[in-house]
Amino acid sequence: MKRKVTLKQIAKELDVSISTVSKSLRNSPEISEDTRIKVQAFAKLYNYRPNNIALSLKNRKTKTIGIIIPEIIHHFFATIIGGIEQVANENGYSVIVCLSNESFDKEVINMEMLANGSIDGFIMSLSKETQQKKDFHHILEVTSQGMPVVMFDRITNDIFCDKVIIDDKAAAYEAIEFLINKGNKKIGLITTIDYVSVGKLRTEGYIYALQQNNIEYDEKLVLKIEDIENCKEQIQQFIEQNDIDAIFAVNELFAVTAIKLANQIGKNVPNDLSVIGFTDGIISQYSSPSITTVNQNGYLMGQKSARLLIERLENDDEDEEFYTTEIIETELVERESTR
Amino acid sequence: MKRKVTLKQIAKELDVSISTVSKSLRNSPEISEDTRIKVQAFAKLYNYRPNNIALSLKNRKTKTIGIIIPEIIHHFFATIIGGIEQVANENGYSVIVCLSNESFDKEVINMEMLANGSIDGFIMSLSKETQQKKDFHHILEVTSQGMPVVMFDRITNDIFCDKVIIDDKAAAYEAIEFLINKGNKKIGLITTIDYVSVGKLRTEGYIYALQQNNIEYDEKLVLKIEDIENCKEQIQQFIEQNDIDAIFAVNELFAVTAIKLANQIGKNVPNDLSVIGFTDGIISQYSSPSITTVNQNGYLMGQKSARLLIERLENDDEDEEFYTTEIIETELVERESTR
DNA sequence: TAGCCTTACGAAAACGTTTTCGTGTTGAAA
DNA sequence: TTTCAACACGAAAACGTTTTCGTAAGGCTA
Repeated sequence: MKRKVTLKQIAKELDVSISTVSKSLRNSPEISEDTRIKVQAFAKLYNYRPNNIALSLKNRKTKTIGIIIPEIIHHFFATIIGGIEQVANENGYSVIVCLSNESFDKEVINMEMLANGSIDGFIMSLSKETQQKKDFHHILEVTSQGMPVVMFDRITNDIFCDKVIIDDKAAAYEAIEFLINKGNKKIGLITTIDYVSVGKLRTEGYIYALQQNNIEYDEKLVLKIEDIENCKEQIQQFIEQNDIDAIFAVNELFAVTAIKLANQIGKNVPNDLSVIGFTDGIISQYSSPSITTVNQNGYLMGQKSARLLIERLENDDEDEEFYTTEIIETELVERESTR
Repeated sequence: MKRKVTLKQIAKELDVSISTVSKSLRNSPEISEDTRIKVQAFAKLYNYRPNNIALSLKNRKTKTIGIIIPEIIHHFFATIIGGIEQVANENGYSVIVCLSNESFDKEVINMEMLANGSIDGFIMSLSKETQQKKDFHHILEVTSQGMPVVMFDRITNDIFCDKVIIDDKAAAYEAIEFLINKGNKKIGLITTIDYVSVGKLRTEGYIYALQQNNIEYDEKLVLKIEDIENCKEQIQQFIEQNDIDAIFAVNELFAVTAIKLANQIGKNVPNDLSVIGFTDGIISQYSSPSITTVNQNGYLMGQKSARLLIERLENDDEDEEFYTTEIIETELVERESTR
């Protein structure tokens, strides 16, 4: 159980000063070749590595990025982390991950915990509860201390910072247009309640697409789901009671559930009912039939977010107070659930 | 852009010493009530929070756990992180996540990066490449420095540390017995190549179950897949060329792929062919038919790992060199892919 | 009044670095 | 022989804490 060796120990062992050791290891020209080689050899032998914490304290930067997301057991967010981690690692950063579990309080606690020196900046996506409460004081506090924040996907316009999103409205519009072009007339929408920003935007896209194609908007064809756990009954009723020929669901889960329930009541997908989902996750790829869906490209989103943050961290001189909002391209992935 | 306030600044502002401020905030009886209240009020006003990095340096502990896993875009590992994070947070720890992407080199680099003071201990699952190379020097180095490591799922017996696993062999055995009891005779196995520890163990369970039930082991009924990306052709051939009535797949992906391909060549699951998978992930739950599978209980596994690690971190006095291996119970979740 | 115990605070070390500046020694130039 | 630059190294500060120890002031007792 040999503890990690420090500069001080090397210095003592070699009977030189700490400064000399430090300088030798960093190849300072101040040090004679003899001493330099001697120190370096010794350091290598004992496998010396500078202590990260000490460096962080001295440099006042940790080379660590804090990520706060609502869930991790969710393909989209897992992909995001993947993208962030890749770029972070490439630039010598680590990532520290906190989950809010969609809870405002946990989001606040986690942010405060990390904001006290543990990280250099945040990448985050708001919890449902935070979006509902519209309380962003914890984020404001962080940014006003000069710590950069990048928000992605579930964002708010109340905070000034860099943002990475997709054009939810346009993506939904595109999906609906696709359905209309395929000859579908009565298109149902399964969405979330309005305070989830992305759900709201996708709903807007749905409505706008109908308008543009002179299809009357019928609010009976819109199902807003609050409790994601018990959505089955609602969706089943929805399918049974409305004579629809297509469904646009704002996430994978609603889509796959709708397909399963449709099958149960004797409606074949895609022949009797076309279904388009949102988020190209595992479910869309592997369910039968596989699901036509809007691909959000989470990996790219994570990468972009990380790049934005790191860029801001590394040149904190200029461009202050000038924030960008990146839009990630989406694409419609056509599979078996539409015809 | 007000920077975070420090003890020193408070001390200066209030014209007392740093020690006095520190003691006041920690309610030391050494300090008079007057000063204590004055300092606390001031600290609250300026929203003082102790700097984590400084604390870490002083206490020589970071209250941070390092997680190293092969992938994150994998329901099982995402669930594990969820479990770890929950227990960690409950105990005042943060988690820092690194992905090896199944690469030995990245695993080594990540471990070295974190081992230099950034974290108090590791929770990890080996990359495929590491298991293949059987090179564990990077882990040995960490443990020999006295830093605790907990390994889960993909472990090795070459390293002495706490471990959390399921009984892969027994779980596979149970699955095969289930199939046999349902009257299946020719049971195929779709597995990975042998160096993946869990794949090997599950294969052993398969063979043992056959033995115990007096069914002859036929190696033609075992398909070992190397390249997970291009497994389709192999699986299709396998199903076509062997007249099997059931399949046991060592992961979800193989299971769902087998079902899809079986359907394509006119075999109905479960009527013509029963399929059991491993890992109760999103795919098993939402594919049609939903898949009977062995549930590994990743969340519990993550929790256990975190508890084990934290326990070791908090009482480093006794029990040294006495490592435990926890076995997490698995359960067969019966769904639509078997009858 | 001398001595002593509280009270209330400050100085300083320690954690492990990096970096600035100061300084003793050497050799060469004048 | 004196002067000065170059060389090679060490001391110390700084990052932000906590904690041990020292000490001045004041009050009390004898």
